[in-house]
Amino acid sequence: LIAEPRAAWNDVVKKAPPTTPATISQVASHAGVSRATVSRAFTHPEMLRGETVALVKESARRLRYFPNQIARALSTGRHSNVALVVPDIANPFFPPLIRAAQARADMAGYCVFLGDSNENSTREDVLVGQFAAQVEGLVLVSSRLSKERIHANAQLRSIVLVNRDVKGIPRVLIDTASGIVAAVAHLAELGHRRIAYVGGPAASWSNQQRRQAIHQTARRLGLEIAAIPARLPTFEAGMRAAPLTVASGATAAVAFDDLVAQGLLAGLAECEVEVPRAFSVVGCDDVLSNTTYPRLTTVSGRSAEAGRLAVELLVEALRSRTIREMRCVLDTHLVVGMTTAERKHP
Amino acid sequence: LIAEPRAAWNDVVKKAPPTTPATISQVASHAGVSRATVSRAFTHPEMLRGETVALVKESARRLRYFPNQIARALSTGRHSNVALVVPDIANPFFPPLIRAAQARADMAGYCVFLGDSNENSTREDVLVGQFAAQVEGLVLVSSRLSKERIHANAQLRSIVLVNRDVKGIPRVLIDTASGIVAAVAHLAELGHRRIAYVGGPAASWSNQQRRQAIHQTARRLGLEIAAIPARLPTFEAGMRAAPLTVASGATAAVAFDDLVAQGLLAGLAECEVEVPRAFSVVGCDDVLSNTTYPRLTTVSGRSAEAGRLAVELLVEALRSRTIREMRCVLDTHLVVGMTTAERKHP
DNA sequence: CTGTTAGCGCTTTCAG
DNA sequence: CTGAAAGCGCTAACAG
Repeated sequence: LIAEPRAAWNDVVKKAPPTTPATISQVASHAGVSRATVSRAFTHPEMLRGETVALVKESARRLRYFPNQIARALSTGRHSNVALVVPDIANPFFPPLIRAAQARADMAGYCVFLGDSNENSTREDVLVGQFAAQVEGLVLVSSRLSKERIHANAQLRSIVLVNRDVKGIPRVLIDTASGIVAAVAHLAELGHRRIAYVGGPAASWSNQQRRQAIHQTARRLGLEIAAIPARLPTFEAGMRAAPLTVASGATAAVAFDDLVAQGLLAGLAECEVEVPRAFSVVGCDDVLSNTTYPRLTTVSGRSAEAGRLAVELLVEALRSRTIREMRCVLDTHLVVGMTTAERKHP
Repeated sequence: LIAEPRAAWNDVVKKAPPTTPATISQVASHAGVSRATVSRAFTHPEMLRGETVALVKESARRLRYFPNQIARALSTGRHSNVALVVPDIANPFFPPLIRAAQARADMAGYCVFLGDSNENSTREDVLVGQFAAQVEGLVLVSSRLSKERIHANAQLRSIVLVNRDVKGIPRVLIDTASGIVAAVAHLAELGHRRIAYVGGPAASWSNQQRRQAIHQTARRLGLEIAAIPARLPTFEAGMRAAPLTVASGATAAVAFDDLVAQGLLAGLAECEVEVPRAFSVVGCDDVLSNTTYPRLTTVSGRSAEAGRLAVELLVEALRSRTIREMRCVLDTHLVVGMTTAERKHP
């Protein structure tokens, strides 16, 4: 996939590998105390006399000692590691989510493993299995796993889902339907009577949710909908959908997500269709407003919040050692940008 | 930072927490063999009679047993975990790198911890310290750490750097200078005589590299350079830099990266400066070509390759238990898009 | 306040 | 081929 690097290698010196870290015993004997005391100096210093702590810490510093987390974990049964699995790190929907999740985990003292399933359920299952052996809990985002596999894994480790609605598993769902409804209403108000929906992956929970919201709202408002499948949620796919979209007779389009919308914009530009003068476009997820111009009219994202919240639920589940039937819905709203305008009446 | 989630909670049932995983002893007694045999069945099945392996595996399956990686790690001293630390997961330069690094690590049987330093060296140092206690090695991308801290950490764990040039530490560098040189030459050819450099973080190795390349090339070609600092590499910063850039008298600009370039484009549009008719813009890293229109003229990215390569070097260092003085340079080239054009002579 | 004593769950010689 | 035994480095009662 990735081209061979045309690289320049300057291979000069060989050095020794990193030194073996000092152990608790070495520090103990160096400081002239027991190993338990050294342990306490690091985990419960309040149990020790201040001088003792200082003595131990000084020895530790000189020996470059720091507690081996693995050994600690084996002993305590806790290691404060969690895993986050996403279908595609590079899809712009996920980085803000990952970032927020990581930040929240960090705040609670957890380190996070990151896994990329590459949109593949088999791979995801392997990843989850691998992680299960070394984390306390995991967050699965837009999981492609079957309900059964999710339940099976949840039996072993605490699991929180994002954008996947499985009963019995704590989950946080971004309800883009609410924003999509607003988007369609917005277009109706602008005078558009026929709207294209440039859809995403058929199997995706999000796509089904959005498609349904659009059709229902259109029916309610007496609008016509032209369905244009884009299959993959990519810029490319959106771009290819442009001619069909124009041909559909619609004067506005709602795209599966911002990536598709942006592609659509590019495609429309190539068809010499001016946006928003001659055609209006609405995206979804608001993941590109910080990188594109003109600002896309889109549905608010909240992916960062979803990530943060998911970790919060996970941490709480770990803390309380209970799993609640919990379904946390984040609603969305329309963010009006510069790609929608009144329908031009010829 | 993140608004409170307006969430709907449906808190219904409480359940038992995930069950405690089975241990090797339970499997051993269930299968009527010793713990050593169970261990071997999983790690060295070739040492056992086929039937014995099958027997053990069957017991394991029924007891839902799988080896505890923590215990295994403590025993063997190896756990095949590495860490990847970046300044900002959400900066579009990093996700492809993270993704490639993760994939490569996975291929070598390593799990990866992800850390986000939030562009902050203190935070980075804490993160690295935390990870150092539980990984075999780390990849630091665009590290904000001082040379001294990097060396100190490298003494403890194998470290590979990306886009940071510290002697003695294996590093992979994306040589954007080569692409930048081509960009400036390209602008010169188009007739531009005064070019603005909208720079990034002062402490960043990449920024220094790009700044220098621009100045040298400009001098060589007899062009003038106007330095406009954007400080943070963000869309916002680029946008704010637009008025200054116009005021500088330049007819073209090279931005620190695509994000800044895209912000600059937005800012220019608001100043009613038409691109590329009245002003040319060049980005760097080629991270937005799949999401924006019109296509930005930019310098090719190779961040995914850098990530993959860095992990490769790390894995190799871990395998061979040696650290080589290694400096791996990936060169770049100019990708001409639609944001550069001939200078309009009034 | 500090030392002693057991393990945590697994791997790995070393014997049979 | 399989079992017994000795830890890996640390924490956590339990005594003093």
